[in-house]
Amino acid sequence: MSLPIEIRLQVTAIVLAEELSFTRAADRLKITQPALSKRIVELESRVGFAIFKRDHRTVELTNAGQVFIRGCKDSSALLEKAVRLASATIDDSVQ
Amino acid sequence: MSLPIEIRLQVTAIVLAEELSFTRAADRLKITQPALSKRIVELESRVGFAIFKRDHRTVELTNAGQVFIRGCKDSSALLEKAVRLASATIDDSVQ
DNA sequence: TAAAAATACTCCATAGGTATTTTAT
DNA sequence: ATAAAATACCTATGGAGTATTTTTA
Repeated sequence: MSLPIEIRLQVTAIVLAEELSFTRAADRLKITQPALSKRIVELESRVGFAIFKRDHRTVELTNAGQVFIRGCKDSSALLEKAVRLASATIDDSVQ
Repeated sequence: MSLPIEIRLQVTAIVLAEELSFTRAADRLKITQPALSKRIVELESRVGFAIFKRDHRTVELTNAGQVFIRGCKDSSALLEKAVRLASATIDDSVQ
């Protein structure tokens, strides 16, 4: 149950991986660019490796970043599925 | 990418599901019992169903709760695995 | 010099703590 | 009366915003 990688940060990384631009990703996330920047710094420090490679002109995923992003998506899909299944569960003991 | 169920809340529910006592679970999580109580209320309101059934004497998982907890564990295990795999990834583009 | 990310700072929302109440046995 | 969870209220931390700086193309 080790390191907690908040959903907020996972979603941030997923969107940035799609946009490959801090400015556009921040727009989509409805936060400011500095806030997004800080989220990514925080996330990378949590996981302990670089997820994005940026050089003031371009943003791209590192190899580790690609593996991580895929994991985030899979993990989140699994949870969504469980919540849907749970919602549909007939529950004699509800409330 | 719908509803964000924070890891903090997932971990809380997992521990409470193991302890079946707010007092003991709060201890293990190193938070106070009222804080734990509020986390569970928040989590249940997020997912939209009761995860625990409590009656001042006992705490137990609802059926939906069991499905949900399993999903949390599976989802978290998947993410952990991805992080480990990503960490081990040889990355020419690191830093 | 322009375009994009990073940094500095300030502020506020919310997560958590303390104290208390409620509830059932 | 006791034991455990819920509620009320208050506080403080950290996440987000504005302004600015840095970087390189």
